[in-house]
Amino acid sequence: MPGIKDVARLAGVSVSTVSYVFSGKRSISPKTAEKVRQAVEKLGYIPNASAQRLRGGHNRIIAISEPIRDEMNQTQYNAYFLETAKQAKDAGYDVLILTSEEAVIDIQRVTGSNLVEGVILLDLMHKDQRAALAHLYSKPCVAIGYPTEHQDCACIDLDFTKMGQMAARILYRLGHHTIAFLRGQEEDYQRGAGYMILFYEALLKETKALGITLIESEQVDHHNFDADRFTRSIINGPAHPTALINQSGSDVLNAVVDSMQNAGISIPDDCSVLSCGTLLEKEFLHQPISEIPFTPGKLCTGAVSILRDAIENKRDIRGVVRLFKPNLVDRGSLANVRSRNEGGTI
Amino acid sequence: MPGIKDVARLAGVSVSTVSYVFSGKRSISPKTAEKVRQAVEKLGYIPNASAQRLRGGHNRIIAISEPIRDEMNQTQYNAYFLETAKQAKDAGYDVLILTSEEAVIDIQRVTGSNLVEGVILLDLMHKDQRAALAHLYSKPCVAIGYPTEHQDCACIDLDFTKMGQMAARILYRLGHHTIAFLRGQEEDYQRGAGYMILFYEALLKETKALGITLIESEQVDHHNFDADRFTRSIINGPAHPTALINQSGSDVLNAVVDSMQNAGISIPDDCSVLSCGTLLEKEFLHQPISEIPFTPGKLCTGAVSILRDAIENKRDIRGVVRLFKPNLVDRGSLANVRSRNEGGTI
DNA sequence: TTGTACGCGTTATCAA
DNA sequence: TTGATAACGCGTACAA
Repeated sequence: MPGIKDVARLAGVSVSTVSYVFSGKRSISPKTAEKVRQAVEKLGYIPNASAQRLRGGHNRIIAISEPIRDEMNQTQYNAYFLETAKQAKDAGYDVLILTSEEAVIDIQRVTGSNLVEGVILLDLMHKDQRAALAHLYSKPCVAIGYPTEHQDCACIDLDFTKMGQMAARILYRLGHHTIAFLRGQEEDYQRGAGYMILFYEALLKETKALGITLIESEQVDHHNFDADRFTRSIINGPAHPTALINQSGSDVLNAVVDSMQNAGISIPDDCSVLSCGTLLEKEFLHQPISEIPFTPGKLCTGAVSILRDAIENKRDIRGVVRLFKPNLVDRGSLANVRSRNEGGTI
Repeated sequence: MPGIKDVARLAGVSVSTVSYVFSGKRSISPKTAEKVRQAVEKLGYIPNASAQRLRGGHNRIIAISEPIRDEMNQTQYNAYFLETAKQAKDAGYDVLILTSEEAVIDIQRVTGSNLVEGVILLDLMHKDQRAALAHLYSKPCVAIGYPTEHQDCACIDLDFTKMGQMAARILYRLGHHTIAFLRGQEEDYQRGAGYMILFYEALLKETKALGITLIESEQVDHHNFDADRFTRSIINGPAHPTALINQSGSDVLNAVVDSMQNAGISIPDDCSVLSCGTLLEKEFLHQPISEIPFTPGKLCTGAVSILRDAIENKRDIRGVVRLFKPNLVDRGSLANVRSRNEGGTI
């Protein structure tokens, strides 16, 4: 663990010269620069991060807050976490990961002690302490999500309210006036996952406004989901929905799709299917399903970019909200409505 | 961002007194201690991490190295990562996550700059650069895995060689002399995932020694796996294996189990099934399958404990190897062999 | 173009 | 029991 003094001694220059070779903040003669470079190489010198930071420079570390609950949607967690980590890395930042459930305390600690230069919040609840108490953090904070209280942090998310409207309108325009809704994991609503609630409320409101009859599934526990029962009682039930909106993951959706196929219900001829706020992997789908998907890449890129703006340009990002318009990915599972038992194609 | 001086001024004491109140390394009069505590509270003082570290104290940060490749077993990744993070957190350490594929450079940087006090390597290859070049790191390093070159880091893992032997012997003792083997993801062998290779080689060797005929599956691509074909050609094939050893994940295994059921093959009556080096979740299994599972909890606890020993007690852990004996979890899918078409229970 | 010296916030040593 | 001060390694204002 050689220090800058060792390098200076070996190169036969002063410590400040070595420092300036690294920072490039003043001109150095090529000869001197080369001597220093060789000494650095030879000693394997790496600047001491603590000293740099203490002196007031940037340390290029950000924290990602992702409280780990026992039951959580790990696949989804992963997509956002990995994407954020990748973006941070590409921007030259290291990532400190905070998994404690006492997230606010941890964030206070790592920002207050100057350990990190900023924070990104993942997996936000509708009412999220971490966002609501952002004024306690001494460093900028970006939430990937759209919690109710966000005066002191920036928020970036898909517009799930708009997504709810879109889902209703897309199907309405195709002539669907009776629509089944397959709820997401019940636990997720319970714990207050923000996007699920926003989508659900917007869907309720818009279907009502359009005069659509929305038939809701029972509570869904994906460990123990009876797809046949769902298909029998909802899709094949007395209300005769002509379309299905799904908010569950691909395992539950696949089971329903299989079950529909077994029941002789063809997609989209007999029933259109639209998945919303999901991230379906094509390879895992038993049938291609049209989707208004999550866009982790876009959100995480945006989040890191906002945070960098705050860190590197000292921009005040408190209260900034950036909502992306959701996009429909058409995979052919949507069609105009037609009465049942008509037979043939459109 | 108040400093120790601000606290000292407000409390009317010297900075060293404040410092000692925090460290508890010398006795402080209750009255003074209380004054300091109040000042700390009032100012929201948090010690500057960089300054502490610069002065020579511990900073209680470790790095977890987990190079993110495009194709990886995310579920498994998660189990180890989350468990390690949890253990570290419980031991009072923060975790810096290194996901770059240029892992060696990153580890050199974060150890050399004193940013972290130690490193844990996850997802090790059979021949792993990160372990082979551990002498380049200026801080202790623990691999959760058992790579070939490990002179300069500690290794902790399940004993996959023993696991291979166990699998062969368990089935041999039950009278199985013709055994099918369902390979894991081909990509994983290709990229050299250490444990899969060790297990596979040991299995080959032990079955050979015991005179067991091992019938291998074709290469497995779990995105595109034809379970019926596997069942037809292997389980129901001319060689008539009486047992199946699985190294694939639960999705592939489930497909095979279903396919066997459809083919009228009953587990374990017609065919015993043993899954090795997997982490099957009971809820996701279509039938309970006996297993010699991964033990992320045990390994990660051990890894953090070894690393702490190195950091906190300055123990030299280079070259230390700790291999756990694998354990069979019996879920009833193993039985004594009997000739086919015998009918009835044992 | 280069060197000297100060200060960042903390802790340990020494003195009171 | 408490206070003053040197030192950690680095970056930069200032001097040369």
